[in-house]
Amino acid sequence: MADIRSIPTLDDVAKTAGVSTATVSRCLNSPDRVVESTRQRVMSAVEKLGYTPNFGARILVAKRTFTIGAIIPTMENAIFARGLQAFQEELRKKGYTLLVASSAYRPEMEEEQIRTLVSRGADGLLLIGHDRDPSLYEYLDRQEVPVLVAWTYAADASQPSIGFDNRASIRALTQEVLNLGHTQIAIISGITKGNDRARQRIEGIEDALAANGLDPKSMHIVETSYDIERGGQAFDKLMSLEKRPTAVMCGNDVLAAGALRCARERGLDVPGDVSITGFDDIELAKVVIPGLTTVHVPHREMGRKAASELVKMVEKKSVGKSIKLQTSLQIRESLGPVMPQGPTDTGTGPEDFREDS
Amino acid sequence: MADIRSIPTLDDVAKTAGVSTATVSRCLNSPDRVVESTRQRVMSAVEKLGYTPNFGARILVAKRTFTIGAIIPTMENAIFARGLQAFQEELRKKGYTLLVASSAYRPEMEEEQIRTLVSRGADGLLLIGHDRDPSLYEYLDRQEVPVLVAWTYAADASQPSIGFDNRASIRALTQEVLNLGHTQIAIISGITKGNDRARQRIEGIEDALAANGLDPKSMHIVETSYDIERGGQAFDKLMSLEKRPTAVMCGNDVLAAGALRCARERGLDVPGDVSITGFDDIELAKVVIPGLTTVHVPHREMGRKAASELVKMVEKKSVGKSIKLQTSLQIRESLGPVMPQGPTDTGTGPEDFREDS
DNA sequence: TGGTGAAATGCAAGCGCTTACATCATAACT
DNA sequence: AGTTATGATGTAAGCGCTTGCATTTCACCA
Repeated sequence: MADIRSIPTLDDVAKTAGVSTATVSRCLNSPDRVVESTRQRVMSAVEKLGYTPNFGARILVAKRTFTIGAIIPTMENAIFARGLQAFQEELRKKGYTLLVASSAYRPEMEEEQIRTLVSRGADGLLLIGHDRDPSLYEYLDRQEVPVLVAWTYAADASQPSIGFDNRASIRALTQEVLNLGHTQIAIISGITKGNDRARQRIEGIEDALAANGLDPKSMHIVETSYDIERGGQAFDKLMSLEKRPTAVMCGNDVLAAGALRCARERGLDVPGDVSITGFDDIELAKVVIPGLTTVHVPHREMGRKAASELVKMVEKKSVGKSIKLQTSLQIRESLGPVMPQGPTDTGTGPEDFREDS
Repeated sequence: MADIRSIPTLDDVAKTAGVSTATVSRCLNSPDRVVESTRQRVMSAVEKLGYTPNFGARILVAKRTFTIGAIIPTMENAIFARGLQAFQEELRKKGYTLLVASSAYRPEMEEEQIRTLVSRGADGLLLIGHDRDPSLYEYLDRQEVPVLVAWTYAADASQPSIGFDNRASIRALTQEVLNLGHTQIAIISGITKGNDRARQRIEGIEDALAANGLDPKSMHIVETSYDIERGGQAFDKLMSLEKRPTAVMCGNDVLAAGALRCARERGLDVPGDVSITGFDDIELAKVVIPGLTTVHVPHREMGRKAASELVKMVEKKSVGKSIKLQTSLQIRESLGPVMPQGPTDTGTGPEDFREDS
């Protein structure tokens, strides 16, 4: 009996209970394979010693860690935080724990994080978006780590994904904007490099324009990082153009909130002078004045379903199917009809200018 | 040479490089103990085979997982998300990975999560607030898992903590409110059970009242969960009182944002009819109209410093010192002087009534 | 050229657990 | 009562890695 205070092992429990280690192990892992009386003896020994199985030893044998890794761009954006929260809750229900890392939207950083989580023994990985060096997928494949891509949906991609159709969603919103008479539309987009969602959102807007006989290339696009301040700056830039857009569609709600604030600072009425739209429908969209017209995305549902699908993949109950979620338009006050007498000048041929800042 | 595609082990690398496993291990862990030529041979074998050390085996021996656990109430509140983000970034720099769980503000859930993370081999734990069953601390002590408490500062507590003085911070804010002539103050607090921060914030307000010769017990306190909707409902309740408060101080910015929205819906002018304050200074506080007067908390700094202190503790370079951070008042438009002709009636003796819903 | 010490490498013993297989006890048959 | 199934428990072989100690190598010196 080692009385020197130290972490007890299976062996200690076995000794105090007067059984073999195998029996203790069975008590813990498949209690029905052990008879009631011994089980009680063992359990009270466990209790008495305050025994907790050694994780390393367990996974060394089990070849599983019951740990799932998630790498998201940042927890600071409410959409990821919320999705991750739901993801974690669902994981917990299934007996898994969440390992988290963030990439700050930087591909090299993400790659490093992927390798770290894999070497940490993650049984499966949740990644955001498809855009990624193919060699990374090969690596993951070799390591036999299942991957689920979230926040986007692409049935034809090599990896299973769960999410929504970014392109179609914003196209629907754009149609709404166009129906209100807007023809001068500008975009404040997130950085598109390594971000398929951002690109798809731009494409969706272009789709709508084309479908309505407008030149998709006529839009002014400002690319900036997802940040309230940056959104404001981008908006300011757009409003300083000679030909002001009558509607500014933003890549997400955070950018839109920045735009809204800037509009207010410039004394511009929204939607009187200019309409503003967002994407995501986070809390911010409801709190802001005027309320933000945006695309509602079921983040919680996505997190939850991502967890169950990924766990299924890890447990080989699924080879990974792609799941498409529905989005819906959330029309609020920030979108209104175009005002003919607005500050917009009447130029008909907006320049073909795309800025990649 | 096992050509059957499977995850390579140290042994495989040793064989292909023609050395012993010990040498390979040394190449990976202390490269300077191996001569250049063999190291190259080994490294190219590692490369060729795509070898990644087995996590379980490594930690079984090392008795360390280089993993830190954090249990926070929820990632949905931006303050935790932001702090956690900084925490994770700093951890990564030091070679640690973050294991995350959330308790949804529920003590039993938190306890379960603590045990889970410990059994998952977390080398150290970040917990929010001190309020916790002492047996849990004993357990952690027995398991030899260092714990750092965050989001609060208490030099005299049994556990080291990093954070700010909730009580003094809000007391300063309250003084500001009192200076503007308010005497009828109400509080919308978070649930205080198991939440020392929430309690301290109430106490801080009471301190200020007492210091200014007002009866601390005169305040109407509504307790509700941290949620925009709930904040609105609580505010609504307060505004329906016969003796309306002229200032409503909220436990955090989320509650305050709800209050603000409700005020708007009721057609109440803020701060003309009623002043509203928050706590945390999250993004929301800047975006809302009118801008929210609140207490600025350095969440990122807290996350960062928590990470370095906790790592020090894990590496036994510190026994855990408490760190106090400074907060500052962030005065914005939602706080204004009390208007004598406001809707507040002139009753002088507010009822001694405290509600714990 | 033989001797020496330091540096490089190999050997092998675990780390704490799970599990296939062997053994033993018990209850249920003929 | 003797023989079997059947279930409960024990034995011991790893899982893949690190590391103390033993052995080998080699540069350097007398």
